[in-house]
Amino acid sequence: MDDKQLYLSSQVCFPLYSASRLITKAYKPYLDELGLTYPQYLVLMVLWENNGVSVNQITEKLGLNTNTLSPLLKRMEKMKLLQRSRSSEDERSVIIQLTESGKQLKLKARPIPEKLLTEILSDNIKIEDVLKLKDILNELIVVLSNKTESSRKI
Amino acid sequence: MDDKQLYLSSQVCFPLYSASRLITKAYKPYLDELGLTYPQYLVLMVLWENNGVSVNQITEKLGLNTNTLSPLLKRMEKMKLLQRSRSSEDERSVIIQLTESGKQLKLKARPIPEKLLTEILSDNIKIEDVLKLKDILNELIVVLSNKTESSRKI
DNA sequence: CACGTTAATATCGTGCACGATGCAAATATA
DNA sequence: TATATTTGCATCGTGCACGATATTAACGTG
Repeated sequence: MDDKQLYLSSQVCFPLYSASRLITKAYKPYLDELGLTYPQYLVLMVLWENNGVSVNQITEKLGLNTNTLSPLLKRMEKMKLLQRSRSSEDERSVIIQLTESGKQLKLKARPIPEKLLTEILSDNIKIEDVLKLKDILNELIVVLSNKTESSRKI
Repeated sequence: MDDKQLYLSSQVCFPLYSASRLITKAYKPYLDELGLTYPQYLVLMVLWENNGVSVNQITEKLGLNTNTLSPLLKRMEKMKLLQRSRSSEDERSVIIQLTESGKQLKLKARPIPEKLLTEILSDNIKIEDVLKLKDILNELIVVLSNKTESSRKI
């Protein structure tokens, strides 16, 4: 038995970690123009699709906890992108509403995904590869999030 | 023209970001036993393969900058996993040497990749999928790191 | 050999991630 | 209806990531 398994090159996890950081870096120039970080952009995507959701609903969509989102949303409120307010039905819930400028950003953000895709596509990466990548990653997410879910129940 | 592209579900980048965090979380119970974080584990993998390399060589292997690695290596030195010393040939370089306990950890870490793989494999994710995933990610990394390289030259 | 440039690290500031903990509102249970 | 439990969110502490900047050593050019 050798220990090839401990080589960086033979792991799946390192490429995943590395690619994720590189993608965020690739987004940066476009998001800089909007004055956003990548996680802030994710929050906006949730809100553009469904304005007026609770913090809890955002945590579920993004898989982030409130200890990450609370300060992030506070910063975004300070940036006048959104407003936080207690729900009247359930005083524990905080509802996140986009401001006008938060809504406006959607127009500026619209071309970003397309631009990123063209950066990625090349001789060695075709659109089928990107779609295949997405499929496998989504399966992986299902498996791994079920894992942490079931361990929570114990 | 619609804006489906701005839906979380249609992006590749979000699954990548999400899966990366979930994988790190999956590692956590095993790394906790060794008292390591995931980036620290990555540094050790580099050193197990090539002890006595410079900080610069580690940055290249992991794609991390010195502003991330310097404090990380300091913490690892404090944990008695490695030693930092100036190179005698080039006084600018800092050479990283594993301590005995740093070397010993390799034995404890050996079974981890296997364990993680079995956690991932399931009805919907076969070994071919994992290999395919790795291949596409590595191509993606090549494309994206060339990108940032060429933009540096400008 | 002086001196400008490059290269290898380090430091600083900011923004995530996330485990642990706290707190108040809602809900369940006795 | 008291009380225990759960739920939704916030706060705190630590460790990455990373842009910007500083520092010192090596190198190149006149």
